Amino acid sequence: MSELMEMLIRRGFLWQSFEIYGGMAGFIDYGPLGNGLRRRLENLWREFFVINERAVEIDTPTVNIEEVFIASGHAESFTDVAIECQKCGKVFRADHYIKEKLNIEADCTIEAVKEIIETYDLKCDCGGSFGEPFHFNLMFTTSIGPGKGKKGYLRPETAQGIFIAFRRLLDYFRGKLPFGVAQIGRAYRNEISPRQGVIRLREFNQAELEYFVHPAEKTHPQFERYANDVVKLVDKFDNEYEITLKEAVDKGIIAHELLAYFIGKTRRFLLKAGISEDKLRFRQHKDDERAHYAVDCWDAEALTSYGWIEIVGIADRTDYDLKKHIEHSGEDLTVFVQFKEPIKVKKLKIVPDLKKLGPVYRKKAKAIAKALEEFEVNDKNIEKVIVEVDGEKIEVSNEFFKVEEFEEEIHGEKIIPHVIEPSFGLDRITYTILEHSFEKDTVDGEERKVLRLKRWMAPVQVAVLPLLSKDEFIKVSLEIAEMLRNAGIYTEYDDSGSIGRRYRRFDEIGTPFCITVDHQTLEDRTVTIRDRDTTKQVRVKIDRLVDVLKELLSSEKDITEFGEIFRA
RNA sequence: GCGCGGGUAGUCUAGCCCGGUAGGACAACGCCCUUCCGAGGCGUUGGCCCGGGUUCAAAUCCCGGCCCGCGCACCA
Repeated sequence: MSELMEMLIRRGFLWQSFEIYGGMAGFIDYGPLGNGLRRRLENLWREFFVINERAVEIDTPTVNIEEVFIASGHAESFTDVAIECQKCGKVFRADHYIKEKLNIEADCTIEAVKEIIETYDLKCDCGGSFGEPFHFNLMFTTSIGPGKGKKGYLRPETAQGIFIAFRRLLDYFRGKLPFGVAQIGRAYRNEISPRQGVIRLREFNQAELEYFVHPAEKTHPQFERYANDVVKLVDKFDNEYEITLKEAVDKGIIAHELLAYFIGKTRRFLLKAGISEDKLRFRQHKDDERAHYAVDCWDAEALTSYGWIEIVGIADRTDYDLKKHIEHSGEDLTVFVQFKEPIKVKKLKIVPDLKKLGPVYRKKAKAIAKALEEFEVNDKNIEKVIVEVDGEKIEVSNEFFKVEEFEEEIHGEKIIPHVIEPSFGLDRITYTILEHSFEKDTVDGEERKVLRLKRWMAPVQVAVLPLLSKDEFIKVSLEIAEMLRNAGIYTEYDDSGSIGRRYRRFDEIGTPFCITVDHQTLEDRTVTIRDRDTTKQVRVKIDRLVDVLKELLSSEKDITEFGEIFRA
């Protein structure tokens, strides 16, 4: 086990779930500190991707009905039976392989596949035989309601909940594009063999933004903010670049401004959260790597002890999902987009003459008249029209109608918006922050472990420590701790062991500041603030403490700005 | 899912080959000491992954499972 993992477990950041029953791969518990860190990450994400956009956050069920994933295409991509060659180890989708080799449409069940393999003595190309067929169904199934119930799935991504509710969300935004809808929540994938510790989980936390735009307007009004940011890019041909986002768009490396905007924003977010810039890059998915719904996708990748790992996916999902849900639900999920100027179109239209139609066609006259009105004509002098009424084709000659020219105003069109989706793996980002922050250095000739979290990310922000565990120091320390907590600062108090030992404890969990109550405190109501990274201390008045700490915690200012250096 | 190697206090580890009282270090907790960076003293808590088998006796040998690491495969 790595030294970091050992610390994370020992100090209560995270550990494996179900430990007392032997554990289960692919699940972790967040302990007090890990949970605190992830919550801070979520709040920072909200600042960037909800508050700072024309966007809202919603929350939809993790249990979904089957229809959702039949429409989205996940059911098809997830419920396959696979077979593995015992000799060469190749894995195939059983139904595809059987179709290809035997031209049989096989049922996608383990029993059916097994029977076919045995009956036809199906072998791998290499000559090896296949082992037991198995599911590689990456969605967890469940049943809803009593008895056999209705088939349900645990969602493999949070996004679908947003697409399903699109009509309501569009109304919320009063029908106007662009807008974003975010969701932070759990998603589930029944991985075949989750490994790599916390990197591949069966239950994980996603933060996703679905940003809906007009298909012809993949731009963003705030793009200028990031246009000159230099980013590390690896395109799908493995070309590497270090260029500004503006240049990347101009040169066509990134397909459009909106993708570039979210790449830029994602980068700023990750840096603010504590990912190291030199261990961050954006890599474009290769053509065979993209999910079934995406036309283009850029991953933010972080360099960790597991190599480069995907921590964010930024995909152009186009209108794929909405189109699919329109198709399967029959609901209208389009957006009416008004033109700036209404377009005037000259149009020919049939005007039926009911006085003549009535006596001839009797009861059918009304239906015929309606059909005539809807008939598209392009010849003013048309002689006859064939309309269909109740399945009967009726020829109507031009004595029963007139063709007139109308000028029609078209005010807009119905479009299916495209969606750009930045999708964040919160567990992986949390872990990467921990790896990128964990360091060892030397203080007074002794090695120490220190977690250099960004101050605003630290789960424990301040520790209040009496220099000696004597009543008069303890009393003041507890008062200060209470004062800080009342001010909304996450504060811990610790009086056990020597002062140096306690500094080390808080260094290890990334607490940026320690407040020490010493002899001088008792004389003049001042305390020292000790900085985690430099171990420098300044002395400030207790009255000023809350303000000073708040300013320090929200910035990267040096503590020496706030008082005299006590110990260099 | 396959192959190889592992699983001993909170953490790291000795013992396993060759069956017979499970030992250490660090951490944690309490008391003492202590005027700023893992000081010291005394004391305390806590362990053989789970199930089955062999045996008078299993951490140790055998079988099965679970978990961890590595390689292959998988990761829309």
